[in-house]
Parts: sequence; structure tokens; C-alpha cells
Amino acid sequence: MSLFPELEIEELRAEIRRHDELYYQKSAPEISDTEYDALISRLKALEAARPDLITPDSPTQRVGESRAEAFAEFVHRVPLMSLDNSYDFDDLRAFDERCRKLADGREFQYVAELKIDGLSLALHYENGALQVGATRGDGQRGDDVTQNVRTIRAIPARIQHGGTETQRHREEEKQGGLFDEIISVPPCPRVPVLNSDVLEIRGEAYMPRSVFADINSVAEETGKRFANPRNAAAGTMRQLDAAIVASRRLAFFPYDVWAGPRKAFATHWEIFAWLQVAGFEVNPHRALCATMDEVIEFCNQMAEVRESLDYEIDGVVVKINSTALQDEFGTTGKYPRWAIAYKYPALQATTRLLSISVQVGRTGALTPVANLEPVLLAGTTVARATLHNEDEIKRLDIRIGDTVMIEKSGEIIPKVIKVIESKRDGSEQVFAMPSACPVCGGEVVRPEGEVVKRCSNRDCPARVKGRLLYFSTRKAMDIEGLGEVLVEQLVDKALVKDVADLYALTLEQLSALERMAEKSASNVLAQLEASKGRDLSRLLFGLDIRHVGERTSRILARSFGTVEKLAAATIEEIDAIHEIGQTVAESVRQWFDDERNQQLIARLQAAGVATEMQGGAEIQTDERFAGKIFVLTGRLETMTRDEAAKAIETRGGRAGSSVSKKTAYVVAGAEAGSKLTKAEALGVTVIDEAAFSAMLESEQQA
DNA sequence: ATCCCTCGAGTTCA
DNA sequence: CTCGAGGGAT
Repeated sequence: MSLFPELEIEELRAEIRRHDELYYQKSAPEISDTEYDALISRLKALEAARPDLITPDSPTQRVGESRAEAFAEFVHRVPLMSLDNSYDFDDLRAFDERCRKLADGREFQYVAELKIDGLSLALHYENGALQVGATRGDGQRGDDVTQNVRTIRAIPARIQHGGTETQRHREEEKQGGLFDEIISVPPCPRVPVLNSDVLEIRGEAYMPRSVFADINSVAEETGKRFANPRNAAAGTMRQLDAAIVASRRLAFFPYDVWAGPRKAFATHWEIFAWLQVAGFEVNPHRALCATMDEVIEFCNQMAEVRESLDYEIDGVVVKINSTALQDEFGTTGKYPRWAIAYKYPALQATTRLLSISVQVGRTGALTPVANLEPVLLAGTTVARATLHNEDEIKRLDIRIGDTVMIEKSGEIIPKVIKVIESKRDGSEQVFAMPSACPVCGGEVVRPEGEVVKRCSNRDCPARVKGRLLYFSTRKAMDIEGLGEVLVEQLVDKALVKDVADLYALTLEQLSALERMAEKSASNVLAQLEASKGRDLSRLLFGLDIRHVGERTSRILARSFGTVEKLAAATIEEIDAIHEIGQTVAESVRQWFDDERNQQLIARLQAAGVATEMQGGAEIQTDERFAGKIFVLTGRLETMTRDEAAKAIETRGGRAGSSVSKKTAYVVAGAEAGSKLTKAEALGVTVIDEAAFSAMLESEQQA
């Protein structure tokens, strides 16, 4: 407890109010939800110790959320309560214990459903027609956003508020199969008929990830991007122009129905069945659970599919199924006692940018990298994040010492999404890209029209190291044991200046290096020896010719057959090849025109490196593969992606990277993500790994 | 000239 | 994985 709780309490309140305003009015939060919740918890703890200091206007005394101006106020008939949060399974078990105690020996069930990361809406229907749509606001009163709500296609203007006999029957049949995969899910016992003329449907409006991506790529030029889909959805709902709202293609998942002041059903589970009959799209992921362990199992299952969903979720909502029991449990001042939200670890966090270092890559590209104060994010500690280039730093206006918000978007790679400008105290330093290479001091150039600055010194140690590593990668010459540490030493000790030097290394030289006993040294030599016979395409790939990557090197190898022929070809001859254009042709020509490169080739040949196509690599065309494009997604069990791609190509097919109409098959491994979703949307044939393996193994009869 | 699909390049952490 | 840009089709 702090020495002056009064002071700390006041400071915390001011801080929380400021974040409330940023979040709700400006849709520009500076801290993550977890951090916000931490502030609230701290305040609560302080207030608990000194109840005399609690004031009615303290942020702990309200349900949260205030309203934007310019919309008519809407007073909720029944307040929309927020839920208590839990951050680990122990919290859930504690909740379970409290419920068991309250139930006093009676049996009950939990319903677990996804907590969609969007904004809550209350929809009022009279005699089946949508009358009013309102935001949650502070839970008591929100904004009347009916005009905006009417543009959301997932919200029907008319609902089947009773549900006809036939519909109910059909729905009951569907229930059985629909939730099969999810734990212990009995079919819904019945779809009740609602007699009430006035209904309130509650749910979450959200922006699908696919829409968010679209909108942000368009917003790129104007510089007005949303940090995440939730902000985008909230910002959209605050639009006064309904046409803009319509263009943002929001979606909606309902989760509750009220008839007048009462919950309309005997169980929460029934609500979903009814909603479906009424004409809503209901989120398919939910489970009826007898125990908290089953709920936890559901949380774990959903965590795995989380990234593949077209909407963001920040957790799982757990509710007591019986509405009678819900009524009995009642509420505390702020939360219902019969529900809790389990929240996944945050995917966003704020931290301080300590410094910016500049890396020099194989191509000489100068890449600024943010060194961050280490922060836990989605299970890993993040200390670095790429800033890509000068323009990115300028766009985000990042300065050294800034507090920044980071995010793990692609599951793994952290990214700085914005600067928290209000945290600046004036001591921040504007960063300037160095005008000389930080590694070799060489000249730095930024060609017109390009985004990246490059070190122009070809002998820059950083570039030499990059080239050597590139040469040894699996997709190039595949030299096992020649990794970063070894390359570093070889270059620093001046034993190697280019890839040809590798083949002149001796056992003595290697053994003398740190962490290189004779055993590993001879292993490396054996690997080098083995690499001499690699395919021509791998060699071309490894040479580091601009614009010549994995695929292009294969095309070049196939078309020319030997390095000599390629080296002698004119730009026109190279350009004439299908799938090779002017840019690549010029780049290749330029590389071979360089005398040092010619010598490099000569030295590689002298060392015994094969520079001709190996015979017999003929493609045995298989009709099921020939000319077809396969896209691999997810994790394959019996082979690597590269192996699978190779298997496809030796049969005359092609391995594509993104799904389109032209894709013949999508091979879906475990945890397949967006590509699978897209394939289904486009109606592309999806096969699993077993089916794919069977295709490979069953030789086609000629 | 414009759109769509792929390729190339760069990147983090355990 | 994501971005930018090369290459081909329309």
C-alpha cells in the first residue's frame, strides 16, 4: 500500500478517466485492455483498503463506457451489465466454487461461448420489426444508432418472432449435428415460442478481419488507419453518415434475448436456437458444459482455432444455463454473479522504445530495428521489432524514448502499431537513418523511387556474411552446420570473402575456431563436399542475383541447362523465356557482366561445384497434377511444406502460395487458417493430408 | 493501362 | 506472415 493512498487514488482515477475518453470518444486507446484492467484492479484494491475514500464518481462505481456526442440518448430498459473478468483458469475455478456454493447442492450447467471483440448493441423489435438499435454506452444509457444499425446486413429488419412449427422442427433437427464436435453438446430440447410483442436482442457488432484488412489498405494513403478491427467497428458505429457505415460491412452475433424486463427463456442454451429461427446468424462455437473442466477444455480448443476465425475474440464468456438460477444468483453492484468472462492473454501491449539499431542485410538493405523494454506478449517476451524503413518511422513518428503500442499480428512477428504521444515528456530523440553504413562505414544510397536505403559497398562484412548464409540455406546449397556463428567467425578472421572461398577451407582452419572441435569441423567439410553436387537451380538461387529467387532460379536452370549458357545469354534471350521479364533479364545480365562474378563462377567450377543440370530430373507428368495449382496450408505431419511442393512439381503441378479461382486443390494440414476459409468461400476443392498422400503414392497408370 | 496472382525479401522467438 | 513489386492476362 502506498504511503499516500489519497494521492495515488486521485492519480489513478484521472488516468482511468483519460483512457475512458480516449477509448470511447476518440476510439484511440493508448493502452491495452489488460493494462486498463490492471489500473482498475489497482484502484479497487486501494479503495478496498480505504473505503472512506470512495466517491460516487470513482471509475470503480460505474459500469463503464460513456457516450459520444451527436446521437440521441437511449435509456436501456434493462441495463447492460459488463462481466467480471478472469485471466487464468484458477479464476474460473474460483468462480465455479462460488456458484456451487450459491446453488447449494443443486445441479446446473454452464454455457461457454466466444467473447467477440466488437461493440455491444441492444436491438428492439416490436411485432417482429426492428425499431431501435442502441449502443451500450455506460450500461444505463447509450446512443440511439438505429440508422447505422439498419445498414448491418446480419441484423434483420424483420424477425420471425415466434418461429413457425415447421421452422422449429427443422431447427431442432439441425441442432443435433451442428455442434457435434464440441464437448458434450446435447441437441437443444426445444425452440420455445415467444408470445411477447416487444423483444430486445443483445449481441456484438464487429468488423470481420477480411473487411478490416480491405478498409485499412484503402485508408493507407489518407494515413487514417484503425489500430484493430474493434476500434474500426467502434469508430464506424460513431459515424453520423449511415452510408459510410454501410460501406464498412459490419457483422453481428447475437447472444441474448429479453422479453420486456425478463429473460425470455428457461435456459440460455435455448436462446441460440431461437435466435437462429428468428433469422440471425448465430456464432457456431459454443458448448453446454456440466463442469468447469469442460469449460476450460472449450477455452483451450477455441484458443487453437482463434487465429483462423474471421473475427477477433478476446476470450470466452461463461454463463449459468438456467435463467431461473441466474435470477436467483442476482448481481453484485457491478456484475452478474452468474457469469464471468475468461480473457485470453493480450495480443497487444505497450512498452518503451529504448533505442533503434540498424541492421545491414545481405542485399545491403539498412533495416532499423526497435529495441524495446522487454514485455510479455501472447506468451513470449518481446524485446525487438522491425521498423522496416525510414518511411515507416516517419509515418508513425517514432522517436527514441517513446512509449509505443506493439502487437503480434501474424501470430509470431511483433510490430509497432503506434506511438502513445501523450506519454511524451520532451526528452524523446528523433531518429535519423545513418548516412554511412553502420557496419563498414561505406556509402549509403537510396535509389529513386525505392523505400530502402542500401549500403553500396559490396565487400561490407555484413553483406558478405549475409551472402554466405544465404548460400548455405536449405533452399540453396543446404550446407548443414554452416550457420550464423560459424560464418561470423570465418568472415571476421578473414578466412572467407565469398562463397568460393568456402571450398578452400581446411580441417586445421576450421578446428582452430571457437566451439569447433575436430568432429564438427569434419562434418562441415563433408557437408561442403556434398553441396558440390547440388542441382543447378540451387546454385543459381544461392548466387544472390537480384530478382532471382527460388522459382526464377528453377526456370533459368531448366531453360539454359548450364551456367555457361546463362552467362552467355543476351538480355533479349533471357527475356524471351516465359515468366521472365525485362527486369529479371537485366539483373541476370548485369550479374554475369561483373568480372568478379565471372571469376567466382570459375573458382566454384575449379573447386568441383557442379554447374550443369543433372540429367534425369525429368518431370513425369501425372494427369491429376499436370498444370494444376496446389496450395498448401496448415502444418503437415508426414512431410515438410518444401517436400510437398517438390512432390507436386516432379509430377508436373505447381505449388502456389495464395488461394484463387485458379487453384485446383487446397491441401489443408493441421491448424489451417485463412487460406482454408478462402478456399471454402471460392469453392475450391479442399483435401486433407491423408488424401494428398494417397494421391502422391498411388502411381497413375499410363 | 489496369487488375490479379506470385515471387522476392525481410523478420521474431523458442 | 506481410508488403511491395514483377509479370502476364485482359
